[in-house]
Amino acid sequence: MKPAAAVQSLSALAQESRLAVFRLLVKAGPEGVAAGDIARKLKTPANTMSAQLLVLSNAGLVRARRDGRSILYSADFEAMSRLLLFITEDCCGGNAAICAPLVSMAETCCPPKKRRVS
Amino acid sequence: MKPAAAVQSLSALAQESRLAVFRLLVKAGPEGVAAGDIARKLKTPANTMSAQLLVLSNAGLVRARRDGRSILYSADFEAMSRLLLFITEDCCGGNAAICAPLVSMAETCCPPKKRRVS
DNA sequence: GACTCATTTCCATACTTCTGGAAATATGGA
DNA sequence: TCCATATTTCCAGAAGTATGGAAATGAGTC
Repeated sequence: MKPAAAVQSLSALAQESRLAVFRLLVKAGPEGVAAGDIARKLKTPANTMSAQLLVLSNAGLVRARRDGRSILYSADFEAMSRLLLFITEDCCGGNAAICAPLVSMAETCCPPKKRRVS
Repeated sequence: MKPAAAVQSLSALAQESRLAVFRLLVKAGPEGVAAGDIARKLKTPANTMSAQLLVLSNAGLVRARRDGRSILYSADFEAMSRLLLFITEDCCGGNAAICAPLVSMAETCCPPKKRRVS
């Protein structure tokens, strides 16, 4: 990932209502949510929301697909993890204790089931 | 973590040179790097860099401590992971396959050693 | 085609952030 | 005290972002 792309993604998330949109989509999962539903849920005019969704979309954090009259937006989980990885790159420098909180993050997110042991 | 705090952190990172500073500090580890060294490394005037460091510091992403004439800045790893956790909250909705990339992120960062199995 | 609903595009205003020159402050050493 | 080094504060012009009204586009239904 290039720094400029990371900055674009971070800028997209660096705004209260866009961050709320993204988190909503993260929770909603791969099916996605219609633009209008998002706007209603966040009490934002449709055109303003459309602009926000465009920003997230240009940043590659969300995807859009048409479904009848609606347009469904969904989070791009891979893009999200590429971004997080870029930010935290080489965070340990060999000392795993430093970033233990990150590991617990992953575990909170996905409780270890199929994890491999060493 | 409150949304406003997350937005402040993301805004702090949403700029090319501040993101570079933060990643540099993440790599540098807990000892930190002097403000002037950061400025030289990133070819930025000292006063501009000072403003950037203030933004990161206000966002809680870095800490500053004086050491003689220098001020050493270091990444706050816990703050970083709180932020990542907030962004990705409830990302799986029960389906761990969705956020597998996040798990591999944690593993890239900290190869599994003391992990618990289920 | 005529109508309705869903979403986007256009545009202008208000607001915020970025940047670095100059000057101020803080620390340590002679 | 005087000096050099390290960093910050003040300031202001340039650039970028946010917001929503009005109009336009696109899709389904009759």
